[in-house]
Amino acid sequence: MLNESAVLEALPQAASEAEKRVRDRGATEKAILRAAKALLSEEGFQNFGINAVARRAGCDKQLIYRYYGGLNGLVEAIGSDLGTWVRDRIPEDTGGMFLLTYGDLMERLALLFLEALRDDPLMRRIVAWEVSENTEQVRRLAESRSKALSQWLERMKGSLAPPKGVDAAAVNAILIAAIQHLVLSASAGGQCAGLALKTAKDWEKAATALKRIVRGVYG
Amino acid sequence: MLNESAVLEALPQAASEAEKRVRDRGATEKAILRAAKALLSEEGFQNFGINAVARRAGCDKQLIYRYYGGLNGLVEAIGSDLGTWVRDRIPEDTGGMFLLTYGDLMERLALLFLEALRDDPLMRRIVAWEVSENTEQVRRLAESRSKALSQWLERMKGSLAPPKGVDAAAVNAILIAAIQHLVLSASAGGQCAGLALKTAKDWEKAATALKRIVRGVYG
DNA sequence: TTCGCTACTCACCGCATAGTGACAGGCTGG
DNA sequence: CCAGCCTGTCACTATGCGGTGAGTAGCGAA
Repeated sequence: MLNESAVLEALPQAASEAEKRVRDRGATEKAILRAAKALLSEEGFQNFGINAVARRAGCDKQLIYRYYGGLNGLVEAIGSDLGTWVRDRIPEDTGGMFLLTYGDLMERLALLFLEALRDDPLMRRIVAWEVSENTEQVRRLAESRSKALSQWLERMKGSLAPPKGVDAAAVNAILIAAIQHLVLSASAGGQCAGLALKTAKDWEKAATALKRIVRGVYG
Repeated sequence: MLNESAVLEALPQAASEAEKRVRDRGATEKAILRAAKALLSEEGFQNFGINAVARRAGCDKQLIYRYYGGLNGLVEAIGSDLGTWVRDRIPEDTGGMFLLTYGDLMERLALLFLEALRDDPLMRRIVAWEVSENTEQVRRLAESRSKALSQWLERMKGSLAPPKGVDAAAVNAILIAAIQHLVLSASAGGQCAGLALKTAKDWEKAATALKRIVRGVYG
């Protein structure tokens, strides 16, 4: 008995979230959500499971079942936060530029999106998840993200209209696809299709090429 | 005892590869490799493991350790085949077209690559794997693929040169990224960034937009 | 036939996972 | 005070995984 308690006391805080949380359901729920996000950001969806989240949150997995109804509910909760992502991560102003044409706008948006994605590991993991699995979980996640993104695009567009004769929806989807894959690929292996993407200089090159592409279609 | 044998006989072939393989190491090796590829194509890398491959191949997992030195070796064997992928899946001729400019060429190559990727589930899974994990396994796989792809590009390029002042390497990397993500996204959820990618008509739209983008940069 | 090599199978280990049921401790209202 | 609810913990099952050591079955040569 003495041994047991001694061992327990000697153990380091079991998990980063542990702290001495008192009986506070709200706080615990938040801790779980934060742990889930952090875990997903850092480890990816491979090792994302009830046990891992519980460990990270420093609580029993039973609580995840109770409060979120299992992993699905937890993922859904993560998805709910996605709507605010764009608002939080992407500046709404024009950076002091005058965006006179649709081309101006899309160039700026493309670069903003690129930056935001590069800076947000959680978002990257979710995008990677989206193209790797096709479960209900992921589908819902993808939808949240897609909706938030398109709302942002719509909001920023204002009254600017794309050039006639260009299928802007399709072109923009391709641009977004390019950006997402570029960032994912860089994040995973430091390069994409032979193009190094590590240093700031590498990224400048990529950004320049991206601008050129946008200008090519939209003028 | 009687029960046992009866049950065994009543069971369907445990795995699709089973057949009545006689003691033939070469054949078994091939069966394992085929099983691995099929499994990866159909299930993705999530459930790709020693046990699953062995089940699918209808043999004991021990043989995978013996013949390939474990999963790593097996994946490497899959990677070795990747060099021939481009040769096998992408037509080398110009489809009766005259490719006079770099723009002509890249438009054609982009569409060829898009088609080839859409038609090859294994390749899609590997690309998805590449952006989702960063293990030695995947890195080697990615390198094989990248090398094969760049060799193909080089070979097809011939003497055509990109327009001055354009960083073709960067632009092409972005184009490839776009194509890959487009196909992956479609394969996973039937759409990409809000653009539906299910019917042939959907894909025509995407192809048209892609052509427009290529023409925009390369003329 | 018997020996020996090789292809192959089986049974097991340790360790993870998801999920569940029972229980303990604190707070609150009666 | 005590009863009951709520928060949190623990122990346990069932299942899967990767990995290994030992044993079996067929085939060819002496």
